[in-house]
This record gives sequence, structure tokens and C-alpha cells, in this order.
Amino acid sequence: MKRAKHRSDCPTNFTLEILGDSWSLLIIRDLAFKGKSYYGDFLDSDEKISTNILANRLNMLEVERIIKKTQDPNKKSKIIYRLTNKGLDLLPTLIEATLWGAKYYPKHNAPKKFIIRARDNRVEFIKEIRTKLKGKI
Amino acid sequence: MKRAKHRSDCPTNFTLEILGDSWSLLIIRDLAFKGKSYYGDFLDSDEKISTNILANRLNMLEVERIIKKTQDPNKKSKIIYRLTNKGLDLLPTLIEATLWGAKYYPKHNAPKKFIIRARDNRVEFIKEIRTKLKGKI
DNA sequence: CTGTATCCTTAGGGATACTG
DNA sequence: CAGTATCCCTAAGGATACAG
Repeated sequence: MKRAKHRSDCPTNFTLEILGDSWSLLIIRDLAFKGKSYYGDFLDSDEKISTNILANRLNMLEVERIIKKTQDPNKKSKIIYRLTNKGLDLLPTLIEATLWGAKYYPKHNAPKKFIIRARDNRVEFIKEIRTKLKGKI
Repeated sequence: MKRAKHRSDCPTNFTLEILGDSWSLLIIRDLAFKGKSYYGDFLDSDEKISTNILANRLNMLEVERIIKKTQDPNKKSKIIYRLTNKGLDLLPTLIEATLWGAKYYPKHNAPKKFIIRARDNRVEFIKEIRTKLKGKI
């Protein structure tokens, strides 16, 4: 929630200070790849994040302007989470991390088509996801 | 040091279970970008990792076969750390994370040339680093 | 449904001293 | 130089109950 001073001025370090934990990027994965938008959706993911951690990470990501909250136009009580442009700029990092995981964890359950397309058609793949999600913004 | 069971079979999650902390990728950065090879070199980095954490992470990365230890041929007492092929496969992830950091942290101290080349000539850039480091393996 | 709040346990990590 | 070991504190995080 608070991060007073940077450990260094290295850009790699900067990214790690924001995303260097084992939960933040999973939320971004849910938003980017799984089409999730609601608090309950994130809670339901396979990794079973607990509610206090989820709330904490959503706050941090919002403070960093990686995600933003909006009201569901239909149901006023529902809150929608979306990636900002800054968040969408994490797609390449997210994809590379996923491809590395897929390569060295053969038992993974991601669709083969997804992996192959991300790997062999990277630029178009990213563009496609961007425009799909941008439509919602 | 021990990681009994995976939280899920998602490849993104797999990567995060190994590298989802704020130190591991910095060591890989030192190996990949800064030409560092020795324990003391890692200790000296700007982020000031403490010695117990460094030793812990080096062990984890070795267990995961992302790095490997060898003896310095000249000085028998010296130990050299190198990236394995699996570790070199993290270059894309590392670079994308760094580019994102560079974009949103304008005060970063990475050489402009480095960032521009990584961004605009990504494939060749990765190939270049690979062959340079492979020469040492 | 979207969180907060609390309790409690473990893991992360800084500082520092020490060893072959 | 390349670690180990210890001390000690804080942050992370699981479980669960509760609230608007």
C-alpha cells in the first residue's frame, strides 16, 4: 500500500517493486486472458486467493493506475474492474512469463492454441487482446 | 526452498511460483545485463540485497535449474554463477518487464541506447545477449 | 456481491557476526 | 571471497466472520 522510496533507479527493479509478488500478475491475467471483471470472479480463480489479499492487491493496482474501477451500468451495486492503458502495456510481460511457464511446466492446462498463437504470432495476438479489452474501456 | 504443490496448473501461475518475488529477477538481471558472475557482485548491486536472502535465492534458482555454479578455472576458490538455457529463456520476460518499468518510471537510470535497442530491435537484442552469455557457458 | 475486520501463523527479510 | 548462522521484527497470507 505504501512504498516510500525506491531501492534503486533501475527500471527492472521498479517493475518488481510494483508487481514482484505472486498474486498481482494473476489478477492481471484474469483481466487480460480470462475476461474476468468482478471481485467474485477473481476470488473464484483456481489459485484461491483470499479475500483480504485480493482487496489489498486491487487497491495497490488501482493506486498504480494499472486497473480502474467503474460501476456496472446495468446493476448499480456491481463494480467492474478494467485494465487501464498502463495495465494493457503489461500484456507483453504477462505473455512472456506465461510462455516461459508453459515451456517448462508441461502439465499446464492452458489451451495449446493459445500458447502457440501467443508464441508464433505475438504481435497480432497482443493487438487483438488490446482492441478487445479497449472496447470495454 | 520447498514448494510442495502448485496452486494451479496455469502456466502464468507456475512462473509466478518460481519468480514471483522482488529479488529473483534482479539476480537474473545482474547475470544477463550487467555481466555479473560472483556472489560479491550480486551483493554489491544498488538494491542492497542481504546476504541471507541472496544465498536463499541462489539456491532456489539453482534447484530450478535457472542458474548453475561452476568453479573459476583460474582461482579455485572462486565460484562462478551462470544462466542455464532455461535461465536464458527468461530474457524475453526480463526485457519486457524492464521496458515497462522504463516507460512508467521516467527517472530510471538505464542507458537510453539499451532501452531503445531492446524495444525496437528486440529479437536481435535477445539473440545478441544469448550468444554473448552462451560463450561463457 | 463487494468488500472490511480480526485472529493467528508463517515467511520474508534486515543487521550483523562468524567461518573455511 | 563466499557463504552460514542467528536474532529479531515486520509483512504476507490463510481462515473466517461480519457489514453495507
